[in-house]
Amino acid sequence: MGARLPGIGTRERIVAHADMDCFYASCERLREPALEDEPLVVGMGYEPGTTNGAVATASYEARAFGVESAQAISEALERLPRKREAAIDPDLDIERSGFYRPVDIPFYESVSEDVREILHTNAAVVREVSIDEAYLDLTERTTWDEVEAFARGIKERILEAVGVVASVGVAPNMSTAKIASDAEKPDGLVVVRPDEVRDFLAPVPVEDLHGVGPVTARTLRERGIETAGDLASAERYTLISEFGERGADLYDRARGEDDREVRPKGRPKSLSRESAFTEVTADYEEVQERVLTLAEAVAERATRKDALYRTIGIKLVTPPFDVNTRARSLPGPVDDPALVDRVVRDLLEEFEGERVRKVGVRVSNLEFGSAPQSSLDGWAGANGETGDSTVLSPAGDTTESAEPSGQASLSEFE
DNA sequence: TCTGGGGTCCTAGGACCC
DNA sequence: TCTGGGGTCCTAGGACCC
Repeated sequence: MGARLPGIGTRERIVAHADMDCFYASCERLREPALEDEPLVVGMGYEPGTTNGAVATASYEARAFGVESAQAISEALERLPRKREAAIDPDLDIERSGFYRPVDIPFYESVSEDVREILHTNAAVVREVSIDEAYLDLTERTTWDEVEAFARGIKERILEAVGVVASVGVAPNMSTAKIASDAEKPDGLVVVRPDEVRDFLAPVPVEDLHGVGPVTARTLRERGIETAGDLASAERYTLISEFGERGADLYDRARGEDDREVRPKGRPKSLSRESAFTEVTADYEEVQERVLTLAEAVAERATRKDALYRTIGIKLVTPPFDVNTRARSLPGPVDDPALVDRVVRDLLEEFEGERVRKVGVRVSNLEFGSAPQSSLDGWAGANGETGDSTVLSPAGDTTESAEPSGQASLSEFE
């Protein structure tokens, strides 16, 4: 709106961050109440009876046995065997066993949808961060004196109507609210008033800050910076020279300064699919087949979402865990599954004979709605008919024997 | 402990243009 | 023929988040 001074209008904001407690596990318990109070592990890429996959969510009961998120299922099973196997194996203790279930995202989405409805009726603006997490702008709905009761009301409605438990943090800005929601999990409710922000943040370990991962945490600790309080009293310009733009954000957020507005999420920037092989393979046919299947799935999703893409890319993970990406941009946005197939095929050639652990396909540079695509159709089609493999060069030029009609439509993008 | 899947943002370097 | 500086676009990789 008008030219407000920085700080004014941000000072008064009341922001909440709502975060469902071990959401996938809670969803599984909704449809299988017998899992209540039991150690429960929800695995990605897990199939019942196997040891494949990784832990997506572990219930608090399972965490007590050392099961953690992102752990290999094989390792989780060592710490917490399956109940069924513990029941027949005399060497195992049935009291130290649990239940394993594969992830079922569509079901969790439907639960998430119910939670969202409640959030939207209670806040003017909601930003959904992920399936189990959202920011709410409550400024117009409540006051600092009443916000605790207000937030408790939201938690209660979610529990009653949906049956899952949310932790909620309230603060004058997004970054502090996020830390507040985490502070007393599970079933937490923490309100940090404007004059309490600095004291609240001071003891928070750096790795608990949003945007600080293992790499940054290690570097910070080497510099003797262990808490948000340490960050807040560091030199801003030193942090910038060490960490770039992120250094400035880190410093500001550690001081409780964050003037981002709560905004709805908007359109995605890219769409991708990836998939890991059960074991590393050097079989190019197998790799190619998997990549092309993913390419088809990504193109199909783009079409369904009404998205046009201008960049098509692949990702190959080779042992031990090297990530290789290749991408090619087109002269204009398209929705063209056949073109995705050909570009992906082309990008992949470089890796023939490589040992591969995991592959992925991504489209990016997205545009939505009725972007001009028609004149590219002829161009892509013309190339397809020539059947040559040198389809596109990086700058989006056609190479070699592009047909005159193709050139003509291409030129519209130059 | 040998690592699942879907994303975002930032940075560095090269190509190319004026 | 060699030389400046600025801007934009693109690719590849890294770090991070849930």
